[in-house]
Amino acid sequence: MTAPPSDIAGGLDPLIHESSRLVIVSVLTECQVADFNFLLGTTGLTRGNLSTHMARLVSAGYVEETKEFVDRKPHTEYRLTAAGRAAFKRYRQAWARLTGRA
Amino acid sequence: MTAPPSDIAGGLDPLIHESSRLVIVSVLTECQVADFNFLLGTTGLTRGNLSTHMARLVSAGYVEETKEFVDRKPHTEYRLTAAGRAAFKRYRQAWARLTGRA
DNA sequence: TAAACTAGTTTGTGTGGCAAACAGCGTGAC
DNA sequence: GTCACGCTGTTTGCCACACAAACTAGTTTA
Repeated sequence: MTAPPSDIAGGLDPLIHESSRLVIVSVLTECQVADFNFLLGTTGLTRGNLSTHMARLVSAGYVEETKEFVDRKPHTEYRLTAAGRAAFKRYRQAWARLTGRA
Repeated sequence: MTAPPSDIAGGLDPLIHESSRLVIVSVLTECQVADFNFLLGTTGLTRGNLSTHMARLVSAGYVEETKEFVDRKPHTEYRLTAAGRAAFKRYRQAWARLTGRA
């Protein structure tokens, strides 16, 4: 049995599916923790974009951020929450089912 | 060796990555041929959306459309082109690499 | 002939991704 | 001290695009 038609792409959580955020979440899955500059380098995004994408992921509860001062300079670290990991897992399953690599 | 940073998500052809079109392309991969109404049912899209998505895929050269009259009514069929199949293959590889399921 | 149906297409609107401009803070030159 | 510059992010303005509603073109039913 398959999902109702209207729901076929519904499993693809759009928050994760968007390319930039997919990169971010994949990186965070491997790294456990990553700071802003590291993500800046690995994703190739501009500061502005990275900032807004992170804000979205945080407000969705997928990512947790810790802001502190290091060497008297601001420093932000991100890590996936349990919800974020679960959402990513569901996303990958949905994608695989959808594209026939189930 | 990995792709240059700015290009990390670049392998995810946005034309295919968008959820609705990902469904469409996946369906066409399995079906070889599908008509408008069939896609309407399997994707759960509205006529308008399906129409514009198909137009995009056609103008990108990923899908080929044949329009004819059946029982005096218009009837449109779609099938993937070789380019479309190749693009989908690349997309799946890029996605797998990206999400660490390489 | 008029209403209703089928098969799509075009149009209008809102969301959201993107880069550029901006802001806050610290450090060094003068 | 204050002015310029760099570092770390945030806010703003624009543009593309996904979505649904309105529309077109032709057919069947009454």
